[in-house]
Amino acid sequence: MGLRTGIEIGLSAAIVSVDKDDPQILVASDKTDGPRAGLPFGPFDPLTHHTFEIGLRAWVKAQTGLAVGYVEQLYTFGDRGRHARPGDSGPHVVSVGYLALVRMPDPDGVAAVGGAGFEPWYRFFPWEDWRAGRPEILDLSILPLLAEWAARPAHDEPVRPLGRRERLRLCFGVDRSPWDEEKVIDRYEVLYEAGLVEEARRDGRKAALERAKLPVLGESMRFDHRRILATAIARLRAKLKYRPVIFELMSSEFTLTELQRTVEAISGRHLHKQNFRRLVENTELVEPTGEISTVTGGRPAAMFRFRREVVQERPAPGLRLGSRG
Amino acid sequence: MGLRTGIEIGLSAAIVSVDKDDPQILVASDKTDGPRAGLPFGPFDPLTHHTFEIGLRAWVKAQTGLAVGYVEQLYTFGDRGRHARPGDSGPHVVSVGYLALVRMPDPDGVAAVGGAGFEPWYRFFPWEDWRAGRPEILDLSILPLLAEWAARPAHDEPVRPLGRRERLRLCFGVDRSPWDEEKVIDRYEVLYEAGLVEEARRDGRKAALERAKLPVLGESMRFDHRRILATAIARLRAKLKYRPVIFELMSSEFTLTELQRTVEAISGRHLHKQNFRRLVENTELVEPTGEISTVTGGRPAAMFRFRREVVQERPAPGLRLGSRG
DNA sequence: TCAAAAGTGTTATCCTTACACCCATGT
DNA sequence: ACATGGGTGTAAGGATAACACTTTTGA
Repeated sequence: MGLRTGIEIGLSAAIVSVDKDDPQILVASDKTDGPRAGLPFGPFDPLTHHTFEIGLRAWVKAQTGLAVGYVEQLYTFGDRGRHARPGDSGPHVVSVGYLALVRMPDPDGVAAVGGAGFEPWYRFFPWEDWRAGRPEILDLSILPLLAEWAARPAHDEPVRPLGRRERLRLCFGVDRSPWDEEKVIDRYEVLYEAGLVEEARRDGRKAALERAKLPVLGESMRFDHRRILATAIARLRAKLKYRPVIFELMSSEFTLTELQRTVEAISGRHLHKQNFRRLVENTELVEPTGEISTVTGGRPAAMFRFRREVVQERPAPGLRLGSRG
Repeated sequence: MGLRTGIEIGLSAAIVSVDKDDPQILVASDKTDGPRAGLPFGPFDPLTHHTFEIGLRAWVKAQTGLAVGYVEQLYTFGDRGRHARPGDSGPHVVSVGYLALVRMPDPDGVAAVGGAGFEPWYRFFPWEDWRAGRPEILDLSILPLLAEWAARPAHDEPVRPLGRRERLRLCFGVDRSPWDEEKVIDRYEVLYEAGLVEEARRDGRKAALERAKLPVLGESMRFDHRRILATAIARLRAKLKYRPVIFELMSSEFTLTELQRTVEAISGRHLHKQNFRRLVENTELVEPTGEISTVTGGRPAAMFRFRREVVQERPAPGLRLGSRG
C-alpha cells in the first residue's frame, strides 16, 4: 500500500494577511538559499499530532508565534523534480499545502515574526494585480513571449486536452476571452511550462533551458513554493464568493470602504463602489456598530462588524461578486 | 522537513460511473476483511511515476483494466486512527484521495473488472438519495438519533466554531434550514462523531462505543474509504454546476432525458423537466446530432452530443442548477 | 471653499422559477 | 384510443449592472 523508499511528508503553509491595501504572505527568507523566499514549512509527525491541521497549527505557533485562525488544506504536491534543487537526489518530498488566514499582528506595517516576515504577494505575481487597471507587464512581456510559445509545436509534452493556443486564450484572457481572476494557478503553470519563471530553469526543464536568455517573470521562491502560493491565491479568490472568509482578515470593526479594499486586495481587481455596498447590504453579512470613524480623511465613515449569525442563516454566505462586484 | 518513522503514502481512488439511473462506485471487496467493501488503492512510487496522477492511472489500469478519463485530486487524509483497524499499530498511512470518472464499460449492467466491481453508491449513503422525495431513514432514525446527540454536552471534543445544534441544523436541513445536497462530507462527519456509523466504532471512538446498541447507518467500508467516497460525491455534486464533467459519464450520444437522469443520479435530487431543458439549451453545452431514438417507450427522442467547443467559449461551462434545476 | 471620501436612488436587462399544455410513437 | 414519455410558451419576480449625484467632514 505504500513504499518506504525515503518518502518524506512536509506541510507547507501559505499564511495570508492583509495590511492596509496589500495582501501579504508570510515568508522565511533563509540565507542558505540566496535571496529567494520560501513558505514556512514543517514536518508532519503522526506520533505527536493526530491530524495534519493540528500539526500545522503547532509548528506555525512554535516557529512564528502566530496563532492562525482559519486553516484549509489546498493540495498535495508530489511531482518529482519540482521540489528538489538540480543535482539534489535526496529523499522524495511530498508536500501538503495549506492556506491559513491571520489578522495583521502589528498595529501597522509589516511585522517580523520569529525570523519570518510578511511580503506583498504581488511581488511574486505582478500580473495578478488588476486594481489599477490591466498590468503593463502583460502586454509588454508576458503575452508576446507566450504568443511565441503557443506558436511553437508541443512535442515531448504530456498529452493535454487543450492545445497551447486554447490554454493561452482561456488562462490569459486573450482574444475575446475574459480575464478570470481565479485562474491564478493555471496561469502560473502555463508560465512554468513555457520556461518563463525561474523555477522552471532551476528544475532543469528542457523548454526552459532553451530559452535561457529570456527574462523571468515575478520574484521566484524556493522549491515549489510559488506554485503553492498560486494555489492559495486561487482558492482564496474563489472562496470569498461563497464563504465569509474575508472577515478572518479584517479587524473586528471596519468601514465598508476598508472591507472593499480588502476584497479588492485579495481578488486583485477594482470593484464598483455602489454595487459592492448593495451586495454587502443584501447579504446581511455585516451590521453597523453605531460608531463613526473620522480617521479616513474625508467624511467620517460608519463602522460595521461581521454578523456571525449569517453562517446559521444562509447556506452559502459569501460576497458573490459578479463581473462588476 | 519530514520524518522517516514509517510513513507510507497510498493513493485511493473513488472511480465513479453511472449505469442507467444509478451512480456507481468501483469497489474491491477483499475477502480478507469480511463483507466490507473498499476503494481500489495503490502505492505511490516516485521513482516510477513523476506525478500522483500518472501513478494513479497506471495502477488503476493494471488492477482493473479501466482507462480512466477525468481525474481530480480530492484531499489528503492523515488522521491517525482513521485508517488502521483497532489494535493495528503498523506504519502510519497517509492516503491521497482521488476522484475519477469513467463511462460504464459494459453495455448494460454492473461490470466486474479485474476482481473489482461497481456498486450503487447510495448503499453507502441512503440518506443522500432524494430523487424519490425525502428519504424515510432521515425521519425514522437519523434525525431522532442526532437530536439526542445534539442535546448531550460536547466534552472531550476539539473546539469547534459551531455547536452541535447548529451543525445539525446546517448539515441536515433541520428547522427551516434547506437541505444542501453538496454537504455530503459534513453529514458523514456528523454521523461519525455521533457514533452512528460503523467506522466510528471500529476506530474506537468513545462516543461510538458508549452507543454500541444503536443502529449503524448505511453500509460501511474499509479504513476511511467511506469518508473518501463522501468527499468524492460532494466534490462531484459541486463541480457539475460549473464544469461540464457530467459528459465524462455519458456516452457520446444521448437524449436530454438521459442527461437529466444522470444529473439527478449524481446530485441525488429530482429536477424540473422544462427548466432543466431550458438550462441545457441556454448554456449551449449540447447540440442535436439529427438522430432520433425510438427505444425510450413513448415519443421518440432527439439525440444530442456534448459541444466540446464550449470549454473555449465560456469561462465556467457547467449546469448551474438553481434550487429547482 | 475646496478636496476627499462617504453615502444614496433609479432603471434596463437578464436569469430563475413557476405555471399548463400539446406532440409523436407503440400497443 | 390511450398510455408513455418527448417537447414547448409565457409571464412574474428578483438579482445584476450601469448610470450620476448629494453629504459630511478636515484643511
